[in-house]
Amino acid sequence: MEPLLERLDKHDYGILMANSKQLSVKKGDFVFEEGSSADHLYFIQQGEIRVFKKLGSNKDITIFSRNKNDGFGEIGIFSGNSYSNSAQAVQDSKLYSITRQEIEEILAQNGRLGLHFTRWVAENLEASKAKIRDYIAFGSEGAVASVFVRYSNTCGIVTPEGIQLTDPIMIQDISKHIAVSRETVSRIVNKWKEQGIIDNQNKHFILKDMNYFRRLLVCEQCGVENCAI
Amino acid sequence: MEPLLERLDKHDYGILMANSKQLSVKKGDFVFEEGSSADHLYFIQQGEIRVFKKLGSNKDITIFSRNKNDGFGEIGIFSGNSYSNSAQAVQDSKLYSITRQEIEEILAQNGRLGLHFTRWVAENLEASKAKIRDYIAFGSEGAVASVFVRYSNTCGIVTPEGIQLTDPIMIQDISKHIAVSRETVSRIVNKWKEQGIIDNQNKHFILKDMNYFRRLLVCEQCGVENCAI
DNA sequence: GTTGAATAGTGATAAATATCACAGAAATTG
DNA sequence: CAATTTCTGTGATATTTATCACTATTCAAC
Repeated sequence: MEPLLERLDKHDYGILMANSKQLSVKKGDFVFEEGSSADHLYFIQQGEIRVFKKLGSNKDITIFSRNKNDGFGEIGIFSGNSYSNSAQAVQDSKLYSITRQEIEEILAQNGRLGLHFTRWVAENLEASKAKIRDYIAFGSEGAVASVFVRYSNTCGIVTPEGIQLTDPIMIQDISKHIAVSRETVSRIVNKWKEQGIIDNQNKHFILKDMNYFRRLLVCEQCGVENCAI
Repeated sequence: MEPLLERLDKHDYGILMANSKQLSVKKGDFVFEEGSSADHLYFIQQGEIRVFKKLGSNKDITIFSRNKNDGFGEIGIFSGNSYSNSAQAVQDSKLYSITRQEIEEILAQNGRLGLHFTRWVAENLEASKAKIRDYIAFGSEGAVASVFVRYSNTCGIVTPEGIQLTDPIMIQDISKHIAVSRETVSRIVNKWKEQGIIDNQNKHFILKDMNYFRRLLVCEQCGVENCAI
């Protein structure tokens, strides 16, 4: 899925930036927390932000993680008065923020820009629904496969041995995307390693048999175009 | 969640309708099917449409069902080139359709209308993410409770005995919303009946103890404002 | 490099849920 | 209203997944 800011032409990009303030956050800092008033939409100039929902008792699920040139805060800004999830910096990040009032005024004035926003949110909606399908229809293995496929679409590069994932991935991260226990994810991943479907050096994964995943998830019969993490 | 068309003022509503064509569908008819080219966005004048995703082997999950004055087809129109799900009439329905090109032109011209669309999609995205949370965090019981809460928000009326759901609901319907087996849903619902938490006469349910559901789903600590089916 | 903190792997067990195979109720249809 | 068809309930069983308790490995900081 294309990051929000990369969809825009210079003019529209300029309008957004002209009305935004820059801020920096350190790794681990919260940009906003669940329940707080939804006042700003954010853009990522540099870094990575994880948006997640708490589940009580030290657990949480990842709603999505967003990277350079993407935005976040749309759940909140466009869907109610308060954020229903929390946003935390995965790495030191540079952000721009724009107030709810300003972005609403800009979008009301500029339909073309608004259409990009509608598409951006709609693609995320499609991805969210597809994630439910994968998890529900094909059990934990399907869920883990789904995460790998989504990573391959966002940070995969083709190599002779297979799709190399450029971002470091921990078993725990996968677990939080799909709320399958860490132990179960670990067992599934190791089984696939033995079968030669994937390989890894610690956090660096290579997907050696994408067809295995596509068959498992019956991708041919699935029209989803936005299968992103 | 407010149906799309009810958010619009007369002027904007008029623009949409002036560019739409009316069509009627019979109960059971498909409006579009998964994989087909995403050419139209639809509005419901009368009736009910279920949007669902096939899971192979006669199974499917409900993505959402939409009623009078709402729209559907946004996953497809705004998120890619083909529909990634199917839409089927639950009852005989009267619809309006507008082509992709026309709605895009209208939204590009009319930012205020576009902002309503962005909000509409964003609210659905929030609801989708919240559904994942309920299902994942609180098991099958949480999932079923979540469906009842969502129904109560869309078709519940307050009575002395509790929240009466005006739409008829089958165990099977619940099962398809959350992809928990029909038998498991049946067992959960019957347990709650014994405990006096809900009651029903066939398809007509009354939620006698909403607090039970709210506690189960820890609603107080959840900022989601769009908990709709 | 050593050390302490994160992260991952693994066996045993418990819990949740699906599946299967029917019987019984309710709804629909001619 | 009789006959189908659709929907629901229920026991038995199998499967999946979580949880617990612990060891091993990797990472990060001094």
